[in-house]
Amino acid sequence: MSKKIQKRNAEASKALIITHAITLFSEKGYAFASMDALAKRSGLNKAMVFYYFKNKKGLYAAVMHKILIQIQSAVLEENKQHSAPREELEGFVRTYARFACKHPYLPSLLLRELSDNGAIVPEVLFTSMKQLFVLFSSILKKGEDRGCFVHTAPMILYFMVLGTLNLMITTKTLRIQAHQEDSEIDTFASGNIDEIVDYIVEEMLRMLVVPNKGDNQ
Amino acid sequence: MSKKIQKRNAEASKALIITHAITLFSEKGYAFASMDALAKRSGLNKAMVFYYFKNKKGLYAAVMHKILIQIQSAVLEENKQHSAPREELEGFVRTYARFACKHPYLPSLLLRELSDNGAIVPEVLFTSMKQLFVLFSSILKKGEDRGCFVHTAPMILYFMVLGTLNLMITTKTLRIQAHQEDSEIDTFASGNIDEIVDYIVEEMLRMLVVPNKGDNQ
Amino acid sequence: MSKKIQKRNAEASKALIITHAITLFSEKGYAFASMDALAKRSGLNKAMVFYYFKNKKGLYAAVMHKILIQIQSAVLEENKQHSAPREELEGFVRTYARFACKHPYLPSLLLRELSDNGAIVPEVLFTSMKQLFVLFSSILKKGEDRGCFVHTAPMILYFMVLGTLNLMITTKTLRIQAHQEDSEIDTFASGNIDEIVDYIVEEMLRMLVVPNKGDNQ
Amino acid sequence: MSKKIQKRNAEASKALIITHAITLFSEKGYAFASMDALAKRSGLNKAMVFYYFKNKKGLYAAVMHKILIQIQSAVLEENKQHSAPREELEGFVRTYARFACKHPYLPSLLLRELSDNGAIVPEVLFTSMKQLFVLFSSILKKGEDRGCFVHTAPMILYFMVLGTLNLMITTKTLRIQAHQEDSEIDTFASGNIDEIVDYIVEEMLRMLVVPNKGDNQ
DNA sequence: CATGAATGAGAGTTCATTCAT
DNA sequence: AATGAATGAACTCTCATTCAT
Repeated sequence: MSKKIQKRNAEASKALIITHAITLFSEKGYAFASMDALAKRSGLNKAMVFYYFKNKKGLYAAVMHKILIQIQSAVLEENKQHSAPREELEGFVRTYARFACKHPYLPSLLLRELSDNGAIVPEVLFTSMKQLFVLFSSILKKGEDRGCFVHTAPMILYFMVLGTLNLMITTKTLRIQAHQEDSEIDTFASGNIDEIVDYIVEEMLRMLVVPNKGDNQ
Repeated sequence: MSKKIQKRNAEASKALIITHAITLFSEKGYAFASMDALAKRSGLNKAMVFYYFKNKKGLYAAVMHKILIQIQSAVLEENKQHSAPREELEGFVRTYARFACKHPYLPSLLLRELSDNGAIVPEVLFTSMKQLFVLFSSILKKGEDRGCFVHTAPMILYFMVLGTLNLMITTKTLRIQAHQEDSEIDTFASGNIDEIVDYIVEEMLRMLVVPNKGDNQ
Repeated sequence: MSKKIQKRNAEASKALIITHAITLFSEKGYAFASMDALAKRSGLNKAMVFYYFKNKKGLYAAVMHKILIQIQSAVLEENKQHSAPREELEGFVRTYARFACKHPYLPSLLLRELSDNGAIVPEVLFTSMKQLFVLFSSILKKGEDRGCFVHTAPMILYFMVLGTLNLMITTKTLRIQAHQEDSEIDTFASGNIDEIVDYIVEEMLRMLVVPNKGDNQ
Repeated sequence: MSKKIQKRNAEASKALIITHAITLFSEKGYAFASMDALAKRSGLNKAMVFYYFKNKKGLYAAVMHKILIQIQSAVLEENKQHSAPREELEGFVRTYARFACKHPYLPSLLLRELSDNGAIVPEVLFTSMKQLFVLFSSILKKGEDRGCFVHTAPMILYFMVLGTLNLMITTKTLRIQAHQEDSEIDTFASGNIDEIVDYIVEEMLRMLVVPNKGDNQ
C-alpha cells in the first residue's frame, strides 16, 4: 500500500540536514547556498527543511549554533587538562587550530559572520564568541595574577589568535599557489597546522611572559 | 544651473557608480548588493552599470581594484618617510589601520574575500595582497639584516597584523554592545584606533626585537 | 465544484503549458515568445514553466518533440492502410497536408527551424525529420522496385512535397489578400487543402509514373 | 586638431550598414541580430544606424528590399535572353538557384519571412514576391498558349520551385551531416546546385510538357 | 513526517532607442 | 554626419517559501 515509507525520526533528519548545511554554507556562503541544493544533498524534500527550521535564517542559526558549541566544548574539554597558564594558552590555540583545520568550514563561516557584524545570526554568534573570549581572558588573567604574564588587552590578543589562525587556514590554497608562482615569496606554504601553532604560541609567549619569570612559571 | 550636476560624463559616472558600489558591497556583501539598489543610490540607470562594467562581477572587480590600489599607495607613500625598520613597521601598521578605519568597507570586503579564497575576483585580490605582503616582508627582512629583528615567519606576522586590525575594526559596534551588556568584560570598547595600533605595535616589537639590541638600533 | 479545474497535477500542468507554448511559438516565433506571456496564457505561474522544462530551450524542445511525434505517427498510421505505392504516396501527402492544416503551427515552426539548420533544437528536429524522410523514400523505392515509378532523387521530391505544402499553408492569408488586391493574379486563393493535395499528387505522379505502366500498377 | 575625422558620405555608410545587416540577419534571424553587433561589425556608431534607418524594422525592410530587388533583377535580366518557354523556365529556376546559392542569406531570410506571413515587413516582401510570381506565371502562360505546356496552377508550381530550392540550399550542411552519420540514407549530399536544378527542371518539364509536343516546342 | 506542485518577488542582463554634443 | 552616454522596458531565470495531499 504505502508507496515509499521513509521512516526516519525527526532528530536523524534534522542532524542530516545540519550536517549538509554546514558544508554547503561554508562552501558557498550564506547567500549562494540554495535550499534546493541543500535538499538534494541531504536526500530530503525541500519542504522538510522548512518544516524543521522554519526558514533559511533559522537553519543558518542552527548551523552556527552547532559549530560554535562544538568548538567551545572542544576548547573547554582540553582546558581541563592543564592548570599552568602557559599550557592553557597553548592548549587553547592548538585546540582551536586543530578543530578549525579538521572542520575547515569554521574559519570561513566565522570570518564571514564577523566581517558582517553577525548580520545574519547576531545573538548566537555573539554569545558563543563571548563565552570563548571569557575563557581566553581568564587564562590571561590567571597568568597575570600568578605574575608570569604581563598585562595586556585580552581582546586584542584574542583577535590576534583567531585572526591569524583563521586567515592562515582559509588562505592555505592561496598561499600554496602564490609560492608556486613565485618561489621567492615565503608564504609559509609548506607549514602544517602544528608548526603554525608553534610559531604563534612562541610569539605570544614572547609578548606575554615576564622577562625573568618565564622559565619557572 | 543644471539640475543634475554631472551628466554625459563618463569618468564622473563611473566614479559615481564605484563610490556607491563600495559602500553597498561593504554593507550588504556581494550577494545581497543588488544592481537595482546600486542604480537607485547612484541616481543612474541600472543599464549604465552594465554599460561601464559589463556585469556585476566586473563592477566588483573594479571596486576591489580601487580600494586595494588605494590602501597600497597609502602604505607605500608613508613608507618612504622612514628608514629604520621599527619605524617602518609602525608606519605600516598605523597607515593600514587609519585607512581601514576611515574606509570601513576595507576590512569587511577584505575579510569576506579572503575567507572565500577570493572566490569572486581572484587575481585582483591576489596580486594586490601579494604586493602589500612583499613590502611587509621586506621591512622584516631589513630588520633582520641589520640585526635588530629576530627571524620570524613573515606570512604569519602579516596575517597577525591584518587579522587583528580588520577584526578589531569590523567588530567595533559588536564590542561596544558587548561591553554595555556586561561591563565585566573588557572588550577594548573604549579604545580608538591609535591605541589599538599602539598595542599591536608594542606587542609586535616585543616579539621581534632582539633582546639587547632593541634600544639602540 | 473546485474553482480551478486541474491543480497540483503535474501531467495536466505540463500539458497545459505545452499546448499554449505550441500556439505561442508558432504565432511569435521562438525569440518573440515570452515566458511571461506563456504563463499568463496558461493561467499558471511563470516559475512553473521552468520547474517543468528547465529553461526556454527545454520547453521549445518539448514543443518540437511533441508536434514532430504527432505528425510522424499520423503519417505512419495512415500508411498502414495502403500497399500500392501510388496510394501510399498520396496518403503521405494528404495526411501531412491535413495535419498541417489543422495544426497550422506545424508549417511555420518547421520552416523556421529548417531555415535555421535547426539552430535551436538540432537533434529532435533532425531525427524526426529523418524518420519521416526514410518512410517517404521507402515508398518511392517500393514503387521503383515494382517498376511503376521511375528513379528519382528522393530528397528533392521530399522537399518538394514539404516545401510546397508548408508554403501554401503558411501563405494562405497572404495569397487571399493578394488575390483581393489584384484579381488578375491567380494565387490559388480559393483552393482548399484537398484540392492543393490533388494538384500536388497529380503532378508528382506525372513525374514519377513510368509511361506505359502507370495504369495497371 | 580634429580627433578622428570619418568622412564617409551618407550613401557609403548606408551601403556599409546594409551589407553587414544582410549577413547578420541571415545568420541570426531578425530577433537575435542586435543593433550593437551590427554597429560593431560595420565599424560605425550604433546611433548612425538609427539615423539612417529610423529603427530596426526600417533597417530590416531596407535589407529585404535590397535582396528582393537583387534577385528580381537577376531573374529579369536572364529572362531577356530567352524566348522559348522551356528555356525561360529553366532560366528562371537556374538563376534563382545560383543567386540563392551565392547569397545564402536569401533562402533563410525568405523562408523565415514567408513562414511568418511577412510579419516584419509585409509590403516589401509582398510586392517583390508578387512581381517574381507574375514573371513566373507569364512563362507558364506563354507555354500554355503555345500549346507546349499543359495547364497548371501556377501558384503551386511557383512554391514548388521556391520551396524545393530554398530548402535544399538551407539544409545543405544538415544533409551532409545526415549522410555521414548513416550512409544508407540518400540525402543528395554530394549534389551541387546545378545538378539540383537539372533534377528540378527535368521533373517540372515532365509535369508540364504536353506528351507529344515536348520535343518540338 | 514527508512530498511534489505552486507561487511571487526579485535578480542580473540585454536591447532598441534617444539625447546632447 | 557622427558619437558616446543614457534610458526604460523587457526578458530569462532563480529562490525562499507555502500549499495540498
